[in-house]
Amino acid sequence: MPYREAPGVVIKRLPLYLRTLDKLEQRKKEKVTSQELSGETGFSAEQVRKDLACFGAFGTRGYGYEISSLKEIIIRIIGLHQRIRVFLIGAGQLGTALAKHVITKNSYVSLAGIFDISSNVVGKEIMGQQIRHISELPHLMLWHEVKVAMVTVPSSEAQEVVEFLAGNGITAILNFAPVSLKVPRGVYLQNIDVALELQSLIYYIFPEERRKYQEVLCSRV
Amino acid sequence: MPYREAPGVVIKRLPLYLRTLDKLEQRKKEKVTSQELSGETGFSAEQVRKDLACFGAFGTRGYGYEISSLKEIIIRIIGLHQRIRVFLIGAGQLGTALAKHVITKNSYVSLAGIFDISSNVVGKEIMGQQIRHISELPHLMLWHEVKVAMVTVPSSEAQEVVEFLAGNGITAILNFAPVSLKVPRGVYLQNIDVALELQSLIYYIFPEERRKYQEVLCSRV
DNA sequence: CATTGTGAACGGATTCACAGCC
DNA sequence: GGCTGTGAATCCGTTCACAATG
Repeated sequence: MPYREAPGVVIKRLPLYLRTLDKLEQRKKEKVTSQELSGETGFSAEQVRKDLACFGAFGTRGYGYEISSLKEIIIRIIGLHQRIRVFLIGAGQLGTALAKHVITKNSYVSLAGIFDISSNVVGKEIMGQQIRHISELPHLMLWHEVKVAMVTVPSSEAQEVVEFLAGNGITAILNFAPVSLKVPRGVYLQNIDVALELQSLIYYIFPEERRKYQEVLCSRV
Repeated sequence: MPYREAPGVVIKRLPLYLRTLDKLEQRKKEKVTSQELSGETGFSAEQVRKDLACFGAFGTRGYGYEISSLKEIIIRIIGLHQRIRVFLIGAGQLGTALAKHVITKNSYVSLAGIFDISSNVVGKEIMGQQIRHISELPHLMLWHEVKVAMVTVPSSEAQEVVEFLAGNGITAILNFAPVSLKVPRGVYLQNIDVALELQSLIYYIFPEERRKYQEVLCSRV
């Protein structure tokens, strides 16, 4: 099979396959079919097979996939075989909650440092980690070889913060501030914007009325 | 122009257009071009125009779009003209933080109730709202005509909770528990799964090594 | 003449259908 | 027989190019 860069949509689905395999393994299952993975994830069985086929042929015809080996392969593809260490920037309520929520045994990531700028919180502890002033970040980053950061600072400071992170060698950023940020080439930015998600949900709750309004709009033209 | 159901990807972009228009309006701007919207949002100018064209022709050729009227139209399309009231289910740390984070003056939504099951938190106050026991939800829901809920309960309880919500007339759910949930037809479910987002980010931080591993996998076949 | 609105071209992702294999 | 792997067909979203127009 020829090597081809896997499309982004496939990459976004891999972690869910991994989680599903983890779950099945905990139930002492040893094999799984694309059909079952389909049921657990909501993606179609063909899609499951096509996704996995991006990286090679891991299944056995007439049988399915060996859970433990498929799991190991996905872990390697994503890059989770070395335990990933992330920084949290912004130790407010949201940051604290997310840190506790995300850093669990099955998340394959650990928290390498928590940073803030406010003297109100610097020095306090979260999950056994001292909150440090952001100026300490550069040397800790080199020390721990951290490449990933979650950003939960106020919107007004987010741009400045991501530039600082990028300048210091962070290459992947998960941003929760509700603003559009610019990052230099080579830095991968992903936004999680709860307000936007919530708003787009609203669209679906009044289908009839919305449809009527849209028909009015369109007929005006 | 004929009426056609707008694709989901367009709907997901509308809230960002809205936020951008809000921002421009605060800067006392009165008109905007697709070019400018492109710069602010990161989407291409053609895409901005195509997206808006799903609903009608709102611009003026050679000029651009009137900000205030375009804003009103997008608000109407999404359905944000009636102030949307949402419930928060799960008053743990994450729920509390999200409530404060999301419910801001510009988010077009307000918090209609906070529910939990634990007697440790029921009765306490968040943002001026008493946390209520979940059994009180049905009559408050009818009273306030709430259709939307944010779910921040532990994974183990999430399925039960969404079934309860769906059974009581909630039609849109924003779920933060890291599990795949089943909802009845007619209920719109959106997941925000921070752990999965974080994991898919990891894929992009070691491009060289990953590429090598993928080549090995593919050549094995 | 700047900018919108839109059919046509393109590209990428999903689904289909079935060949290949255990 | 059952399930994977995959080329072909289809669908859908984005980009292109330009006609339309205030």
